[in-house]
Amino acid sequence: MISDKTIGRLSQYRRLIADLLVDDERFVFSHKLAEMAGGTAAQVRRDVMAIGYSGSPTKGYDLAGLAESIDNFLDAPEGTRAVLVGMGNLGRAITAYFTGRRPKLSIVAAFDNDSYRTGRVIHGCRCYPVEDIAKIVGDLDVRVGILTVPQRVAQPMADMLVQAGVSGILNFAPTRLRVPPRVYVEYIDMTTALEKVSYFGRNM
Amino acid sequence: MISDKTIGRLSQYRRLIADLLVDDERFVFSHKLAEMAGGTAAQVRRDVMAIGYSGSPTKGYDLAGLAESIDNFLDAPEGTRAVLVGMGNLGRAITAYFTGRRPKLSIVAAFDNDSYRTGRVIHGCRCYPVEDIAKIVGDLDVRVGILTVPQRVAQPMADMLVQAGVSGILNFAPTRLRVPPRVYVEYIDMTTALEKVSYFGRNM
DNA sequence: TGTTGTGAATCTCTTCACAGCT
DNA sequence: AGCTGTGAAGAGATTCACAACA
Repeated sequence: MISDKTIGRLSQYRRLIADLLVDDERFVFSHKLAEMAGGTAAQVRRDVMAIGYSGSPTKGYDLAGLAESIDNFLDAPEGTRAVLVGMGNLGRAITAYFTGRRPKLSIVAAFDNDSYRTGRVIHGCRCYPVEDIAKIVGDLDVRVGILTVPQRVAQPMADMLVQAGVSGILNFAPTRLRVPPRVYVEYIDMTTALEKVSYFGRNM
Repeated sequence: MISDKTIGRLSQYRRLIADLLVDDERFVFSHKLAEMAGGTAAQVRRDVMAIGYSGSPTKGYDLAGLAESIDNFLDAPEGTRAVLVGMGNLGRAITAYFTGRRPKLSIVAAFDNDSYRTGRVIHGCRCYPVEDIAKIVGDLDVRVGILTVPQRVAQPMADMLVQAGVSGILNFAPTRLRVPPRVYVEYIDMTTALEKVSYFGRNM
């Protein structure tokens, strides 16, 4: 099995590779990629090794080939559909942020329980009442849920998403979610992140 | 020196402790806190040990005392002031999100280079043109910058913040920042986070 | 010469396990 | 009896260092 951290770095590498391709580069050495990503050359080589790709000692890694390998490794061939729950300030901003960012990963619907928001199309994404989660997640074969709700409803909304069949949740609410082991949860805790900056900015 | 991860968990613990205090609890055992935080009891004890607090074998940790110890450890006594650069969708949402969330950590100003946004007060936060960064960061003794700008301007905006004297940056733009070693940078990469969910949702 | 791929060494973080305490 | 505090062991991740290669 491949580690969490390696997956994160691969995701990073492929964006850096896309930048290099825009600049008409063809090859890249591990030390160059490492420098761009803020890591070490050995780390890059390990990560590339993990997906079974290999480069040439003289030229480095072929950019197009490596990009394709990472894509094949990270993306579902048929793409992944996500829904977002909680169309408040943060939910709307994140919907806008992800729209059109990755071809194989799209937000296909949003949910809210405020009738002022439901029934409308916000940033190209239709907003439904939360009661429709089960139906829409089922109909569209949605695999990922994004939670941008207040923390007191994070668990119940997660339960609805899990019940509806998602296999992963990206949770922006500052709460640990209780989910069955088949469901993967990634946490983005902005408050903790800011507190870390505050702390280490002062203590370094 | 205390580790990055421990700081993150301490930030989490103190919110959990606040919840327990609301429920009129007085003490907590390491295994209870661990269960709430999604970790192990040994981990909690190590983290508490790191800040030099200690509990009682019979009652566990005194909630008020532990909360105070964590506060003293994490927070600057005089509080920390932050500014946010980039008042787009995400910047506005994050300004709203942080407003009033932590007493000792507040966003005191925002910046943008779009004249439609500058000069206005958004979510209780005045928005200035980016040219004013140096002056305002200096005048208000701002220590933390939050970057919610498009990636192509993330580095120049980081440079301005560093130049102005911040000691930490919370960067939402998907780019590695080049900063002097005295400046701490924390990255929140939402695209990578979502790609991890997509990957591990499928591969577990 | 300068790179990749990788076993081995190292470093870091987590968990075990138990003495000591109440 | 059941907890905390912590030395020691263990698990994981990173880096070293070098053979193999062009």
